[in-house]
Amino acid sequence: MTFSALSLVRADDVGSAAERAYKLIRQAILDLTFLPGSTLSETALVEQIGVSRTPIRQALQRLEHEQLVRIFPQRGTTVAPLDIAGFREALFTRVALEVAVAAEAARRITPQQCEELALEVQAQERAVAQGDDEAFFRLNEVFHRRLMAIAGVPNVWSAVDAVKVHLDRFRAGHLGLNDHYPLEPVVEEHAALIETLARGDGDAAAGQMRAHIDKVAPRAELLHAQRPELFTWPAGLIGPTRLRSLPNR
Amino acid sequence: MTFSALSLVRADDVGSAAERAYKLIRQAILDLTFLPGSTLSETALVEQIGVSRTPIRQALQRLEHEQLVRIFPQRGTTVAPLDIAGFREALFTRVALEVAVAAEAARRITPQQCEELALEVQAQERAVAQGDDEAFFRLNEVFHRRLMAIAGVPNVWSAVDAVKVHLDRFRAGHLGLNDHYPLEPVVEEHAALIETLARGDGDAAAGQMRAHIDKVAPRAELLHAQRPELFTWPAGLIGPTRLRSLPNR
DNA sequence: CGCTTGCTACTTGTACACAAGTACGCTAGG
DNA sequence: CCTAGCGTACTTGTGTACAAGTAGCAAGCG
Repeated sequence: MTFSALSLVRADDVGSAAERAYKLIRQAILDLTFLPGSTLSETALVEQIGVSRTPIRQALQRLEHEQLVRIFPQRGTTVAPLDIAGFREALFTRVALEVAVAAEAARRITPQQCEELALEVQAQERAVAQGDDEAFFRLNEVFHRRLMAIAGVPNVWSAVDAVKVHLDRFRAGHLGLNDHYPLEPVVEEHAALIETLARGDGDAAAGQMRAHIDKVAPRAELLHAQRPELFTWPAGLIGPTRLRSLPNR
Repeated sequence: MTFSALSLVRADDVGSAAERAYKLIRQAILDLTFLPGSTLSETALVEQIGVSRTPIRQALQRLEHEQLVRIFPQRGTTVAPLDIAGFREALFTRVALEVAVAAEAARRITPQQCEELALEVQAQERAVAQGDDEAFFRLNEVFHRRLMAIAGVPNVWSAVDAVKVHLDRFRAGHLGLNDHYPLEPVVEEHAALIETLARGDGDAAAGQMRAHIDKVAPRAELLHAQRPELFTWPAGLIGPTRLRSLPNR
């Protein structure tokens, strides 16, 4: 009876109630089940997820620190609208980190690790050939995480993950449109990167990684042109501006 | 009667109770008032800060996401010990971001912005000349933040701030020792960086910034050698390993 | 003497009641 | 018809009682 609006959940009952609520709400925001700009009612989430307000509130506070929701005390909580400037800064951050990782990985990588990466790219090819985009994005994430492990800085992923959410929402926004993003070049770039890493050419690997990730840059303006309603607060709903009265008057 | 152990607080009564609790506990962890490895009792914090458990818990959860504390359900909460690997990864992250910012700032900076930066460096010189280290570190932070604003990515600072805490605790650990870190070279490097930025030489600015920040790298092993007790859980106290029974038996 | 077992005093996790403050609609008056 | 003012029904913030689980100790058994 619960989870009515939040479907397709894997392992509903692991972790604390707060952890479950966090993952459910976060996923719903990421795949645009909860539309940017819409209001999130704590009491409604209580009924949907089936826990009390305390873990719901923990989840919302955590999401606010990720800038996925905005909490207006005594007024309401909304899903943060998409933001082009935020996208650009998130992309800048991710590029800077992944480029540095690629350069360092080129210095440290071993032949055995090269073979392991090649196997992963083969798995990516299969996923793309089967049209399983979701599987590819999971494998893509594994690939980039492994690069960080090879570079000796596995926990840098958490910094990437913190900004990646602001890129992923743009990808989800494109999903409903019919401009399918071709994934074959992405896999090819992975393969090319591995060869450069194997040669130990850090500068070239850094350049390739930069071009590889920067490819998603045009998505921001593209989505803004096609679905501008995702970038603003709906009229009449709560937002950052005070609608009626000024305080203390 | 409150704030007994947490002194030197500026503006105790701004923001929500949760925000106050967060800043107080965080500062105490950063300046090693709360020693790494020690246990944090929620009820004790309630008495020290003067709010109920709810905002205290909000603060602790937030600190756990920053990896400054570790929460062991039904066992206790501890201040995270210092960690050399964590220091290295935090430094890697900060260098990657600041280097990218320096390169971008070199492309975008205007002559007027150069003059503003020069004025800030003069303020840094005065602080160092007066031996006011605390003021210098505040100005240093302002300087690096302004560079990000010039590069057009002001919010990248939040990513830097997320990892900077793990560098700052090492600085605080050195504070009690008598190996005073000379600050004059830091100011000189700032001045040299401005000139390179004014020339628009992005590659050189990136290199200077890398050298500038990487200077703190030796601190990790140095502090580990001098104060190893900050890097482990005190014997007998709660820690990540189960001391007695295995669960479900 | 060594081991098991139960008790006790803690810990964090959750639910709920209440407090403080805001937005919106109704109503009365001009 | 328009506007000012108030009241109601929401919102989030906080305090607190209780639930679930753990560590340590002490008593009792083999």
